[in-house]
Amino acid sequence: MKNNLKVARIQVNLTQQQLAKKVGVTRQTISLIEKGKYNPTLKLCLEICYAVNKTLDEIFWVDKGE
Amino acid sequence: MKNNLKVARIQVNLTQQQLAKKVGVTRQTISLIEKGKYNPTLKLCLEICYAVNKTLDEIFWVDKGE
DNA sequence: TCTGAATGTAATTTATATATTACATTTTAT
DNA sequence: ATAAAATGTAATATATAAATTACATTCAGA
Repeated sequence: MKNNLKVARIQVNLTQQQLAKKVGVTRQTISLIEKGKYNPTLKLCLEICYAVNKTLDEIFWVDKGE
Repeated sequence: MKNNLKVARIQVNLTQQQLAKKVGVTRQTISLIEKGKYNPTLKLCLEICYAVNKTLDEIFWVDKGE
């Protein structure tokens, strides 16, 4: 479950803590998502995208098989 | 939680049943997602995208506020 | 028509995303 | 160097995605 969240988050200058607050989850959830150890829900993915100004494809898309 | 799954599924000529089998969930789960009454996980979203040959943005993106 | 396939949906159960608390490690600035 | 901030991660609890079973409704073809 790899993704580009960490880079995008840093681009908009947010700590995990700040992003977590913005999207309404805990810091741990953000940390685990960045580490690829979580399978977040669509709603959370969307809220994260809004917070870092990216689309789903830009942050969460992974090609089949990879 | 609106999305474009129903249209995309029909474009590739799959019934809910067939799509469900392809992505490894039950027909009910597909039905509820199409109806916008579910908040699927990212992994399932991705598998659905692979099955209907679309990207996350094409099927599941919704603009902030809408 | 009518018959079966496709779909909508409800109740209950099970699996897992997320919260909470807590502590350790790593970074960063002083 | 050191202290604080940021991050990684574990254990347990809670909320909810998804399964299961079941039945009703819609729709296309014979």
